Amino acid sequence: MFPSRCIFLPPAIPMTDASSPRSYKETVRLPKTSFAMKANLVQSEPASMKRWESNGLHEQLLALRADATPYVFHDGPPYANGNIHAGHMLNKVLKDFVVRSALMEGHRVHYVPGWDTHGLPIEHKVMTELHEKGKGAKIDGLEPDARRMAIRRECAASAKKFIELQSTQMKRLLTMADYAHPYFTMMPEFETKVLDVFALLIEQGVVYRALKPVHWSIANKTALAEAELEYEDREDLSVYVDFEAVDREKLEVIFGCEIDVTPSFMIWTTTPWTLPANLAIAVHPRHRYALVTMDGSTSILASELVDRVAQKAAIESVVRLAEVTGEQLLGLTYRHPFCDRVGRIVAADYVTLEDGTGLVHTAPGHGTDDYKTGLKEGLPAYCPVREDGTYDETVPAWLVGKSIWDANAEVAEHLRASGHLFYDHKFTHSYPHDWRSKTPVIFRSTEQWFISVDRPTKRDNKSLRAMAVEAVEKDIEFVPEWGRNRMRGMLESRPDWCLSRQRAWGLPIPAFRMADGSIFLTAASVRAISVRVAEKGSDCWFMESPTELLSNYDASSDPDAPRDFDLASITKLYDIFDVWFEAGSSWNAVLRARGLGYPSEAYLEGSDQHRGWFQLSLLPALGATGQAPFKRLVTHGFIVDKDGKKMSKSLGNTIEVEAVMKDHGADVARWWTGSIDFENDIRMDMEFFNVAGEAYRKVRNTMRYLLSNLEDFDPATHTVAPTAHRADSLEAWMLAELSTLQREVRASYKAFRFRDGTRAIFDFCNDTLSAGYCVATKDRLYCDAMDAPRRRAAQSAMYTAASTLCRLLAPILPHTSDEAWRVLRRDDTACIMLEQYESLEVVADARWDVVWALEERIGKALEVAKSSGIDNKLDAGLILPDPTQSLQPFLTDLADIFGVSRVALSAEAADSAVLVEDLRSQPRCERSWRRDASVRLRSDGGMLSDRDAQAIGV
RNA sequence: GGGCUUGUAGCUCAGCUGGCUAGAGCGCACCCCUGAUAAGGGUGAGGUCGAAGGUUCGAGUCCUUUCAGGCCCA
Repeated sequence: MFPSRCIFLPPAIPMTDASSPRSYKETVRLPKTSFAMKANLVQSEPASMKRWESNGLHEQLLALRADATPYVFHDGPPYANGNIHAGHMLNKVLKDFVVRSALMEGHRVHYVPGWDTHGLPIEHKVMTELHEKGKGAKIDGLEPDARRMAIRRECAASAKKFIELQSTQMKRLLTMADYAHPYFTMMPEFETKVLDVFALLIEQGVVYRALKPVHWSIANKTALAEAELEYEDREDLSVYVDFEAVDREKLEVIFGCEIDVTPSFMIWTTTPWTLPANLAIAVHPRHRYALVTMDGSTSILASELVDRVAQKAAIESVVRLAEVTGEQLLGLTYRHPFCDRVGRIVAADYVTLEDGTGLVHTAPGHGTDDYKTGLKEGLPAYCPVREDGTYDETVPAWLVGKSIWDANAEVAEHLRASGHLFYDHKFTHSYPHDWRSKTPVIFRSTEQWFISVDRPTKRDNKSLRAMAVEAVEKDIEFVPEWGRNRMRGMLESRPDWCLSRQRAWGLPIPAFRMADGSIFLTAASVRAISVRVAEKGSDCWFMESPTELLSNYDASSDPDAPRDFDLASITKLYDIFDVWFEAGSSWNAVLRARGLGYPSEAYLEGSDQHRGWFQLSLLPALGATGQAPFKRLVTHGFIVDKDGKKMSKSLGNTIEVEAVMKDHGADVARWWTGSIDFENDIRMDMEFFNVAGEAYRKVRNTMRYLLSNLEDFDPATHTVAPTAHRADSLEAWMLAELSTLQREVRASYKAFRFRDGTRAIFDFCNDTLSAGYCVATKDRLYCDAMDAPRRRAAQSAMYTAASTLCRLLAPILPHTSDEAWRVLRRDDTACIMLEQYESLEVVADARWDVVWALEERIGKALEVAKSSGIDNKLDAGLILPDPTQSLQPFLTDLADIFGVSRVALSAEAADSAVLVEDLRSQPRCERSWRRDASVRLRSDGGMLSDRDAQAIGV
């Protein structure tokens, strides 16, 4: 395919008769450097950390860039619990790429690391530990405020401990941040700024209080979170109840048949005690419902379930009269079997045909699904159950004051007596229990604080939802782009934000109850408390009286103050904020409070944060300021194992960050991070770090080779400026490639395409330098006279390459780039992070393309020549076709470029073959090992080429 | 069950709006060098583009279904 053939040249000069081959090794300038081949990162990285710290690198940078354009970047707070895991590593390293590349661009970057410190996981763990240590009873015996404070002290200590631990682990990843001044959500200066956001939202009119069902422990009279539930088997009464329809005529029309008796809607429930709160019956609009007469009674239930229900109740005669879809039943009404009230048939897509009747008893005050349906249908979260588990006075007299557990049987009996009970039986199912008291939990609606996403704000007269969707559509950039769709979908369907939690470990919602039972909370009162919290921390809520807490509050100047406000008669409420509200206010508590700039260029987190931190920062920020807190959202996927399965402790497929640091070091882990496609799931395996380690070694060795050829190079006196090389020189070619590299890498970093950056750097090191420029210039660097112009030119270019590479590598490999930089500058106090990218624009002769296009053909020709014994390329010469004379300008470099002893050009258009000359019979220079035409016996008795003879002065 | 998303050589990834005999690097095999040497150079073998249908002159690229994953909900 590629014509090539060998030409054998006869010996031009008789072989030397020198008695023994001489060694010129001592006269050859072989590479030498203190930059070790073996990185030994595990030992040397901690030394770098120590050096940076003792030099105050972070402070130096802030001072140095005091007037530079800031790059505002904000850290999302990880939860202060446990060791950091692979996901943290990914996240923190990616963020560090952003921080360091912005620094290398010359920006001022004041990046503050943060931690999320409040919330249930810590409280839960602390409580478990206290109980294990036997201190639980003692704490439970304290007065409420004292009890809460005791728990809070423990929680704060725990959070503090894990912040220290994680901070150390994150530093070990060589991440740069203001670790001396981090933010924690439990800091007074943070808490006060969260309350300020809350006050702004109150002013905008989006904060409200309403009923919502929560898991409720009757034994402890408290709300419980999912994490505080334990599921155990429990025996309950399962009942099938007939709810009599109101309008028989309408049913006749819908079903298209005559009906003798008024039919009933048959529901099924395992919690008969919730029937007094029934306000609706839900059907699935697409399911089929049948009108059936079973042993004389006529009911409506899902068509598919008729037989199963009939079988259960041992019905003998089943007559199906007609069938319709759920859709057709919507809006029909029924009479509650024992409360004086009429209910409605509504739609819900969670209705299934797995159990029951396909008609779902709906009590918005006693279930999450029911509640949502209630919201949609405009039904109240009616809850006739008091906190001690007894009915209040709104239920029929025979139930008032009764325990709901006793009511189960009584309700069933009552229904049986009135003829509404179609069938009942006992059955066992898994049921949530309070983890502490081991008693069954109920759903009970309680008053909670909400942020409305649909009420218009006063400032913009737009809902938070509308503003958020608009921001997502128009203002915010997404990396990757599909995040936009995902987040818009989530915003469009999200419910109001329930802000309150009934726990001790958190920031109190500073609301009070007045003597008449109404709630006192105004923007001004929140601000007054905020001032107090700034001074004393949120602990003051539990330690001070309302009078003390409101010492900065003046009702007479608060337009929202209630009439007849009486400070002396109010009492504190004890809800705390959802921790997401605190984290979601960090743009105010950190960026704005510390004057770091607003908004952030980017928030960069896992894609779970589209619902989490991103959304819950966006909503408060839009409400409070009208502006999104970030210009773009960058998300990464989740770490999965090598088979693509999620990592979990129970599966035993997790990878410890500590093990990665111990086996490979941070720079290798960072190279790996820089080389993955972080936008989707990220497979991780210890084996993959070996691969990253190989790439790292290649880059390191290339750097080492550059450094090792600069031993006798003094940049101050020897430098040839990058643009001063002839365009057809090897230097111009390499530096032009380097210019392109720098442009590409900087663009990649800016666009968060770190993989493209690391790949370009790798390819440059591997192809352009290692296999290209370094091989080509080897001979002149080793064998030319020390001060030969072309040798100094090559060193100049290598110096530029080394120094540019150090800068480009700095964001990815902070330790290695710094190590190389100090060797390059021969200055142990130098630091690459104090440098910036420098512009480099070198343009090379366009005909270089013609030269390199020959490479493959030549390689193949030389490979063919091997079969005739020319194993060593220096035993070969080349005759290259050059009909267009494009190669002519490069002739002096061609032998070096292709690694042969000599190259001649053939202008004959007819012969386009690459010819390989067999030079084995030609004399070989004993110093350069090349079979150069000028080789002859010299005065020192050695066979040398002209160049080599000159170089050693013989 | 719903929303978003992924599936191309052993591994990590390119393949834009359909036209390629499907590319790169690593790894692997073989060879060279032994003056980058626990380094460096060269050559080569690896793929039914998750699967099945369909649209089209033509599909890794478009459509449908399906399998296996991931995140967030239910």
